[in-house]
Amino acid sequence: MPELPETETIARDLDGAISGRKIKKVSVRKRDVLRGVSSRSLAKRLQDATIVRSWRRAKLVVIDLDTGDRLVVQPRFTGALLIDDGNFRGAELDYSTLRLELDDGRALHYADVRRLGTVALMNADRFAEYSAKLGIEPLDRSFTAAHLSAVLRATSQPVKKVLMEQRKIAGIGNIYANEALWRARIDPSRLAASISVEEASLLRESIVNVLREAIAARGTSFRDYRDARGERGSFVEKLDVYGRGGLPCRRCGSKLVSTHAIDGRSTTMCVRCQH
DNA sequence: AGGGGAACCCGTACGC
DNA sequence: TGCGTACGGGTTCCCC
Repeated sequence: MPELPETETIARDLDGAISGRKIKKVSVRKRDVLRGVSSRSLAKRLQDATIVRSWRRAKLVVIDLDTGDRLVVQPRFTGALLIDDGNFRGAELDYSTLRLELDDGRALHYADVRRLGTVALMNADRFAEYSAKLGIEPLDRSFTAAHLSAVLRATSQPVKKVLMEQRKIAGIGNIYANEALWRARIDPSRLAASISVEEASLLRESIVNVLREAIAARGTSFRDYRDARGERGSFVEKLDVYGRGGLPCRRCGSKLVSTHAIDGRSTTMCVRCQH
């Protein structure tokens, strides 16, 4: 499930691998992943466009084209951007929904088993409008303790839910929300407005550190996530709480508890360490 | 306005 | 064993 670190890994890989390449041919195999653009229009606007760069915003991979259009990919759970340089042999491309043939013989695929992921093509204005609705990037300098504290105070929701709200803070999903709260020793069910400035400062640090460490490990492959080469990220070995319900807390040894009661999503925490 | 709930999709897990 | 069904999961959209 690509969150910020996984999406960042994909975008960096693509940036190094396909910048400067021209798109020679576009094939849409499953049109239901497309948003706001028809197969025909997508093919027309991508044909002969040159890829300028690839980068990340929130949990989106953004591929800038020399035409001014941006290809905006949201992998959700099972989506993957895969570069086929002729080495894929097995089932890697079974779930390809979109194939962009490049001028050097390679092809960029958007593959997605469950197809809850989406692919959109936006012009500059449309992208600006869309991006403006997303919250602050947690790895930006402007994501200060004061900023986080203000976000938390302005809502009546539990803190964990707020961390995952893309309109408030962009890029954090269930895995990293769980991890950051454990690191900051904060109970995920606590009302965000009750978090003190000191706690917000520690939480900000925990968020930034866990995201940076996960990027360094090329992300968390809990189930489906694969990078642009089809490989897994190794941060799953470093997770302290997510997926570790019933196992001992790495800090105090007491048994970690899993619940769905907070936001309908699976939350794992240490009831002894997190208050 | 802000929050709750449905829809999107299909592999996997589970029940009969 | 084989079939049918419920479930999960992030975001968007609709409705209250």
